[in-house]
Order: sequence, then C-alpha cells, then structure tokens
Amino acid sequence: MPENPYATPVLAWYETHARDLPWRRPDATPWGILVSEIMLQQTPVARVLPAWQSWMERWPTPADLAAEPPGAAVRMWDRLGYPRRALNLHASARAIVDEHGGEVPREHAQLLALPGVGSYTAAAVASFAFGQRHAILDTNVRRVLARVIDGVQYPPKSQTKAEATTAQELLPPEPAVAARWGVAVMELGALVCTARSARCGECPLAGQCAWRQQGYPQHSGEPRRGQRYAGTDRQVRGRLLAVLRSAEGPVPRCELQRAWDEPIQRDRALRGLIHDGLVDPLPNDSFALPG
DNA sequence: TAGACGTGGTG
DNA sequence: TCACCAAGTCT
Repeated sequence: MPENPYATPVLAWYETHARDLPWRRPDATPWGILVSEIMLQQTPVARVLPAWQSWMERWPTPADLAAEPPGAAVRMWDRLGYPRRALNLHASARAIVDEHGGEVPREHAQLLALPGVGSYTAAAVASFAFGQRHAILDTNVRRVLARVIDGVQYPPKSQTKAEATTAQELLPPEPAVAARWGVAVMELGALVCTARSARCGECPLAGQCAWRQQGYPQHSGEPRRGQRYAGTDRQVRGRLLAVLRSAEGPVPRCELQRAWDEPIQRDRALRGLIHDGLVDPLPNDSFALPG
C-alpha cells in the first residue's frame, strides 16, 4: 500500500483553514453529526446551518425525535429540499431507540442499515463521530482526486471501483489521522478546488497536481447532465407539500388543487407523496403530514 | 444502472 | 439570464 504524499500538506492546510462548523466542534454528539450528514446530502452548508441549529435544539437526542410523529420532522424540515430525508431521519431515530438503546451505532454496517444512510454517510459518521478509519468519498473528494491524481477536470459521472480503491489506498494508517484526512480533503474540495473554479494559489497540492501540471485540460465528452426542475413532478410535489406544511392540520383536496393547475400531474404527484409516506390520506378526502 | 428526488444561490 | 451546482440514496 503506497503512502499518501498529499496527507501532510492537506492536513497542515486544514489546520488553519477549516471552517468552524457546529457539528465539527468537540461537543458535537454522534446524533448531531448524523443529522448534519443527512442534511448536507446535496445541500449547501449555508442552508444547513440554521436548520441544524433548530433541529438540534428541538430534538437533542434520537429519543426526542422518535417520540414525535413523522410529520413533525417533515414540517421542521421546511424548505431544505428532498423531504424524504426528514422521514428517513425520523425512522432512523426510532431504529436507534428500538435497536440500539438510543445511541447512534458505531459500526459501519449498522449505520448503513439506517434508512437514508448510504455508503458515504455511514463512512462519514463512523469516521467523524467515532474516529474510525474509513475512506470518505463524496463529490468533493472525488473532484480533488480526479484533478490531483488523474489530471482531469471532473470525476466520472458515477462513482467507479477505481475511485474507491484509490481513496482506500490513500487512507493514513492511524484511525485518528485517517479521520482528519477525510474531512480535510472534503474541505479542500469545498473551499479551494471547487467545481466552478480552482483557486490553485491557495491550494496546498498545487505543486503536485496532475491537472495543473498538464495545463488544466477542459472536460471533454458529454455535457454534464443538469437536472431540470420547472414543470416536473418534483416541483409539483414541492408545491403540495408546502401547502401541507403551512397548514395546521388536515387539508381538503380542493385546497391542494390550488397548488397546481394540471390535474393529471397533480394527482400523480399526490399519489407519489402518499406512496413515499410523506402524506397521509384521511377519510374525508383530506390530506395531512404523516401522523 | 440511469433516473427520480427539492430548493435556492451563483458565475 | 439560466444552466449548473450543493457532504447522496434508493430503486
């Protein structure tokens, strides 16, 4: 297993440039770290910050959240996006209480079994909350490694086995150092080696970066697929859920109809929300957040 | 394994 | 302005 020639400069850079985020402080609990990781999925730090504060004030432990109906989580989630994450967090809280004595589990496999916790999040919690040695491979790390090692502007569209192998090989032997390395590369990708710009003047790896040495070859091939939103079911679902969140209790169907004109798509979106457990259909043709 | 899944900020 | 992008997961 080759040594990691990037660890020393990246760790030194992190020492002085890491952001002071509440879930990174010494007093952060595993639960707080899990909540942050779920919230941060596809969501910028700036938007997570206030949401995380409110969430942790209201539900400081998994048991606090588990005692509430799932709809309370969905309402609290507000406009963070991908509201099924709120449902997943609630279901995770109940699983943690029911199956782990109210404590966030330490084992990667047990974390992975929680709803909404995939490969990245399980590794992140095991590493950041419990100081274990796991490869962290998120969008930031993938981009940094693609540039520094492979000399390309962007990583492949979907994660490859080769990327996982590389991340594993770069892991420092000491668990505590490995955990530090993981956040540090992520932070480098988030602050310096970003998707839109590469501030190589501030980068501790500028001298050993393949992409830089090769003159920044631009991404060639298919344009990177952008997600459309306007007019999609996702937008309709968002509108419907917004109505239900703003209401105190159940909402009659006619009120939901004002959220979207087109009836076929509106009904399809509503059925989807019900199917996903984000909405409860009630007897008198009204609807509510799940109770 | 693509595609679905929210929302808002930005270059 | 308007694509693109943001600590992914699930099917």
